Amino acid sequence: MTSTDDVLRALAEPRRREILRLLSRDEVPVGRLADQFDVTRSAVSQHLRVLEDAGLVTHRTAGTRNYYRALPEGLADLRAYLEETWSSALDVARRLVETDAGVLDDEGNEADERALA
Amino acid sequence: MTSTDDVLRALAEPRRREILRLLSRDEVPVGRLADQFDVTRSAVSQHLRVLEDAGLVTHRTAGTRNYYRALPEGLADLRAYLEETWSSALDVARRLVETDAGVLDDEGNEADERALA
DNA sequence: ACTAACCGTTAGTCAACACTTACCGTATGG
DNA sequence: CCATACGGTAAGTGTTGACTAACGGTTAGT
Repeated sequence: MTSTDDVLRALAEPRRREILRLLSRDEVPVGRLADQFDVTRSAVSQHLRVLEDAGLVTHRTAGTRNYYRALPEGLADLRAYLEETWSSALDVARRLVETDAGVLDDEGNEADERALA
Repeated sequence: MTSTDDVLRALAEPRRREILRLLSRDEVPVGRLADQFDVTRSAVSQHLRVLEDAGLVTHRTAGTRNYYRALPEGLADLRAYLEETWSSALDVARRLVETDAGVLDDEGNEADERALA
């Protein structure tokens, strides 16, 4: 659970990011949350479901109200993924800068042809 | 450009993450990239377009081949966004732990009712 | 020139998704 | 109790998005 895939799909939706932003500052019941947007409570509820399934949000029931709040640990895996991708890409960038240092825009370079064999 | 929205939408697709992972290790032409998956070169090309529009990837043309590579700076804004959300959510978590310390699962708490007014 | 390899683009298809409307269960308050 | 507020669920709709197939454009090799 809390798979990187679910987290990214959840965050890809702008409205869900906005919801998460609000829940990152306060603990908020659904109705109050829905008032902030021009969509139905139903839509907000569905967004909350996606966020909760992704492990980004949790809720506590108090009477008829459901108080939602952000779950910071839910972002841990994604942060790790980004760090890994970031550093790998940086390695490639540095390596290419080195090899291209004296090549410029000249083509027909033999290094790449070798890499393709 | 390189808006957080474009980056997240680009990364939300599993295939694109896989492509990005390959491009994070090496500089790869499109055809070689397409061989790694069971989809058409056209699909891969479209994925690359999305990744490039998001600023996650760049390419250089050498003959008939287009060599793509990851662009690490493209992840900077997203990392910043995550750090911000993470820390905000942590603040809320700490605050709630404090106030709930002596409350446990008791309901009808007056603090929340005040916050709703 | 001719051919073949490489790649992007287009139109069309099918599934996923964000949303609304209607409904149902539960809990508080008169 | 009965009415009301709160919130999740189900069904239906319009749009987005990932994919294939077909095409066109450019470069390399003979």
